[in-house]
Amino acid sequence: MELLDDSDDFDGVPLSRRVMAARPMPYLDGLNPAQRAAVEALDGPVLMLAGAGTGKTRALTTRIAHLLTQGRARPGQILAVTFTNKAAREMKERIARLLGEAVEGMPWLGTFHSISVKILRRHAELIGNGELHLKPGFTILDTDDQIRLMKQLIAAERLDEKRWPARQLAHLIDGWKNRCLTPARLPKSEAAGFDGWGGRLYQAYQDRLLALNAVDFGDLLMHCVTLFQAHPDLLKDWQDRFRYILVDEYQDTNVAQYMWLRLLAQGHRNICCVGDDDQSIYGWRGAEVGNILRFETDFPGAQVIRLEQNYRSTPQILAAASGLISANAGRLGKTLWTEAAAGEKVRLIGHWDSEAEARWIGEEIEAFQGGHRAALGPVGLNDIAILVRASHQMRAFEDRFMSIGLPYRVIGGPRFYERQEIRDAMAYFRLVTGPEDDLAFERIINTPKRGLGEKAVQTIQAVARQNGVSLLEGARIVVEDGHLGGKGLANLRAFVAAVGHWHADATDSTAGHVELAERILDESGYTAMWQNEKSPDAPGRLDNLKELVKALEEFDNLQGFLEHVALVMDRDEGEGAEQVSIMTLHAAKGLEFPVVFLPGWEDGLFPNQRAMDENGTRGIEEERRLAYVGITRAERLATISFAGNRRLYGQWQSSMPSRFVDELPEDHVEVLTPPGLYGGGYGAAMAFAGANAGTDMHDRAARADVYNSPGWKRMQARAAERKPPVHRAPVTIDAEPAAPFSVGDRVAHAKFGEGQIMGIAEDTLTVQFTGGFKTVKAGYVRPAGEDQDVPF
DNA sequence: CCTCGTAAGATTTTT
DNA sequence: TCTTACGAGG
Repeated sequence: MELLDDSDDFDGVPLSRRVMAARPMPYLDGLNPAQRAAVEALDGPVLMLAGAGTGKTRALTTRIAHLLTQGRARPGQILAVTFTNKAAREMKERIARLLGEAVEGMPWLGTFHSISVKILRRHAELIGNGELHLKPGFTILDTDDQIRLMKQLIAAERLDEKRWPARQLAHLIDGWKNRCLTPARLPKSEAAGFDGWGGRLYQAYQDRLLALNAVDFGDLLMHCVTLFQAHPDLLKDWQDRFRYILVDEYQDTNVAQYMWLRLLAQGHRNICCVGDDDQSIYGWRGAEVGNILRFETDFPGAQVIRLEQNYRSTPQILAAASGLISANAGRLGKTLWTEAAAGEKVRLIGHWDSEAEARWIGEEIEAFQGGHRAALGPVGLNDIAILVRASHQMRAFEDRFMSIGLPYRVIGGPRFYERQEIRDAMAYFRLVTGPEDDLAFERIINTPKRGLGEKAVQTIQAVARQNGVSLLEGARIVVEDGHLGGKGLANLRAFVAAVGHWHADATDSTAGHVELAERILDESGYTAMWQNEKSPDAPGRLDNLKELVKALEEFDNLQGFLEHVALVMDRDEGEGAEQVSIMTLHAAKGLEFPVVFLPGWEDGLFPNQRAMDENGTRGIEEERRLAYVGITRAERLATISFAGNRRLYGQWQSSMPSRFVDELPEDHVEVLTPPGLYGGGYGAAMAFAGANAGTDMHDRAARADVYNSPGWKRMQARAAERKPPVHRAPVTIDAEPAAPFSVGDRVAHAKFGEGQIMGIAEDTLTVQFTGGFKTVKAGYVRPAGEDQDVPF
């Protein structure tokens, strides 16, 4: 159906709608009653509480198909928001499938950010501070650019970067933007942060962005909201356009997104939010579970539809997950159920250390490969996922799998477009298409090395500022006036000239942009830079550059590519060969696997110590939801494990099993005995049974008792035997010991306070301070208790 | 201006 | 353990 994508008019409704309504609706077949209700409740506010694996996406996409088929809206009149590009892509595909390939468009199905960009580009001029305003071609900065910019501002204010780290400030500002707090709206108390610099730097940052004709991620949402608030007429247009609004993963919305949605939905109130409060795991990023908990108050008369029938997991897995999550307070409450046949219990196993854990999981996977697990049926590597809390856990698995030759893939690692070489190349493209892009200029002016260091850049900046022009233009002036010394000047002249040529070619539409891109990288010496680089990852970087150039083929010109890429920072994770998937729990949300391993269930790691320290009970509850997400990824078999010792920052640390382990309902859990543990894996079994037998499930002392059991002690002792001490002092012959300390001494440090020496290597001490392990030079500490000045 | 060595930092999760 | 920031020397 050749429907107009983006047309605002909607003439001739009644007749066409009747015709449309008469069309068959095969897509409704096979929906359960709740899903069907969610699909058919088209008008007014609807909250779809969709538990894990209950067919949420199906309901959502069917609803859209229904809206279209019923003639309630044209594709361009439906606003459907997701959080990730992946989710948006998937929804588009599924809608197309439902409607038989016929739908063109759905131009307003996308992430909050991508839709916001579209809106902002149309009204860029309205965003400004009186003197300056955005232009439609604004660039979108990512985190890296943000920090870079912030550093400049901090330096400009002659502040000490040590005391005001750019990262932290950028993070702070992000937080404000997530809450839609412009500098003007910032409460005094918050602006006063960072010794009063917080608010000031925020303002400076925003001004600078405007001058650069740039926005950051947070701005996309915030600018939209302020735009709507300041221009009611304009808001009205957008409200009228979007007759129906659908929101995926509503539990992850932050304040800015919430305001954005409310503004747009205010008119017709046809808003359908889908979410699961139990899967809210992005609180640290500003998401407010409150948004979903409050929905019925926000939208009086809202229908609440619960999807509770689970199509993914066995009853055992569901029971384990439900039991765990029930420890959280303030839930909307759902009861997942399934018609699936009983399966295996959730398995639980403890290990000596993280290496043993990785070894065991590797062996399990190999056993699956052997194909013998009657109840489970055949299990391929693609069916298996290892879900970790923190990315550093991945390493143990990568090492192990590498050595036994088990194919694996890491999902959600460093993203393609965040790699250094890609960002450099893109900076070249940016500068060529937009010579005003000062950030791009700064990034590449001396990459590869052109003898144009800090001093040269400062000269250029000064000249540019004096003349009120861009850095590139400033550079041109510098070249003409010969403001710069010998070699640098020649290089700068060549650079300016080259950019000029490329720019001319980029504007000339007859020239192929792919070839141009290649030429830019070659002629600038950028490719050569990596070719000459000896490091082992240089070839990979060159490959990435090739891939980048190849990606250009799908676009008409560099400009189009850059606009697209600013927001779509992900890349398809190659399916294909049989591989075990390794990813973080966050990355796993929305995915499912027949077999799931959940390693690292230790207090401090999971639940994460920082989450607990910074957010207390709220933090723990979010961690618990993360655990819930993890377990519910599994279709047929979930295996939870923990290790008594784990390597962290190269240090061995011992830890307790996670409190979440104790919260699992015992009836649905099977405690395994790790092979190779003599004494019958006593410790591991006890860890679970012992704690559960305790009267108080949360009594950490009861768990600690497990560690006093003979079995566990022997395990610990043996583990310790196998490992050398953390740091062994080097044997020094004929020389004074480099440090006048020995392991076990208590020492004091000017910054870190008092601590105990855990290891010595030459004059480098590893000290356990109250704040954690640090490595410090012996010269910076003194024996605890002595009142003696330390050089500082 | 560049390169190298040393010191300290970090480790949750990301559109 | 690995990465980054800074200072000294070339």
